[in-house]
Amino acid sequence: MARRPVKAGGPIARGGGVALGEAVFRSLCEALQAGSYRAGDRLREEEVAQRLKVSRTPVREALGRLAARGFVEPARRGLIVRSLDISEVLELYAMREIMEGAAARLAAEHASSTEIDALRDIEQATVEIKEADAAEMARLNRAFHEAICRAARNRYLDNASRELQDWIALLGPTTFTVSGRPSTSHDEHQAIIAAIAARNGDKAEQLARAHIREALRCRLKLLQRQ
Amino acid sequence: MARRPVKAGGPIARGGGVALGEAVFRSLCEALQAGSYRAGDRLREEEVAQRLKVSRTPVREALGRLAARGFVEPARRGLIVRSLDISEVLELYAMREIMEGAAARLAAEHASSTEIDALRDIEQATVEIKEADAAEMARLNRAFHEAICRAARNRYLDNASRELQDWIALLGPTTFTVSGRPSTSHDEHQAIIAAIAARNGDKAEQLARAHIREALRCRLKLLQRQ
DNA sequence: TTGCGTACTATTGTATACAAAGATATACAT
DNA sequence: ATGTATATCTTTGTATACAATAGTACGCAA
Repeated sequence: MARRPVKAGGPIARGGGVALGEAVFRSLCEALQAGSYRAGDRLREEEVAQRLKVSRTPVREALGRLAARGFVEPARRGLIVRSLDISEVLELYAMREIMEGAAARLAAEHASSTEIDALRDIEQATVEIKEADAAEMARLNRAFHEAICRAARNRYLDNASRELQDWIALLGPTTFTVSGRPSTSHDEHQAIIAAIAARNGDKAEQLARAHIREALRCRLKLLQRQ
Repeated sequence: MARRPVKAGGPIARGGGVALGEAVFRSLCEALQAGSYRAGDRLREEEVAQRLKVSRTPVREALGRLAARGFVEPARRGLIVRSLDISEVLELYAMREIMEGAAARLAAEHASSTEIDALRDIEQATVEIKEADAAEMARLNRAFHEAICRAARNRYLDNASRELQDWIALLGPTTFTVSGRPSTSHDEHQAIIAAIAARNGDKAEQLARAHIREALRCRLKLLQRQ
């Protein structure tokens, strides 16, 4: 097997007010989302510990948290990075449709005018960056969905959405790398904001759900390329 | 302070094919749900370790998982058991309404006839136990909701529902201790099953949501007693 | 050659020792 | 009496050593 070098970062910053276990956890999350570890890769405690220049103890803690979330799973020996097959991707987006729909409806009920303005600002920012910058688009997109979840005033919904977002990140390239997607996504966001501003919960939910279905279409295109 | 004795069980079973960290985690979960530890109680690693006759290492692992889920939270020193104020209870049930509604709709689409029969069997069992047995009612109720989630064919929905269920368990006495609730709950369940059997997703969702709202009414009664 | 058993080794699981941080108590000054 | 500085002590965070277990390779026999 062609032992692809694991290029995830070197030693970890120590004593920055944050415990090593936490730092290792973040480092591994980043590595996972950056694709430094890929689906099916094996993770050994000692290997991670040596790379980050810490002992196995905080590494075990971090891996435990990763395993609890399901991002890695126990294998014959140690842990392997979880991979999502097509049916799981469909379920994941189905779940997002439920959550984002509910969040948009609740946001239409509860969002303050300040929060609605913040949504508009985020979308304004997306037209001011160059279309090709998919990473920045993805960042603003996350900000948009998080802002809606916050406006929904339900911390369980917020947590669940955040976790789904983490799973999406595990899929690798974002749907904004599909040509034309940044623009259509922006239009859909605008429509959702308008419905929320009009306090039309039904419409906000319907639009948010359609938005996620469009995202799934792009995701499936992306998966077929691979 | 009147140092209520912590009566959570003694030493843990060792070597039963399950790692100590896992065993400690389960033990603490049970203790939490049984009310042996109450909201606001402090958890010290050493104390738990001595009681269960293990070292701090597996205890830390278990506490880490508990903290990741939010059941305990870091305090000035160590961890304290999380307590839910009234607004969180409302958010919790609002989230359940979303999830159970979605699950019922999807179950109406995907449930096999075998699964629908299984739902009927569970409800049949509830009429065969004596009304006063709230614990058994609660067990069957969980089985009912889990069966619907499974029938919905979405593992993210299933996981999220299970987590909400764990939060509910943290609230202590179940809504079945409210007089008359076992009976009305049964009726509501029957209606949900009928809608699922009729493949009427809209109605199944609407009924499931109403069911959770009724459960919330009982929960609020229960909270007012305290 | 193939199947099985056994030794070995890689890796995780647990305990313990030690370091660091932070709370609490005490003494002293005002 | 009250506030502040400092010492002490409790508790968590990290490293390391050791135990247990599961995979792998090797040898031997059929």
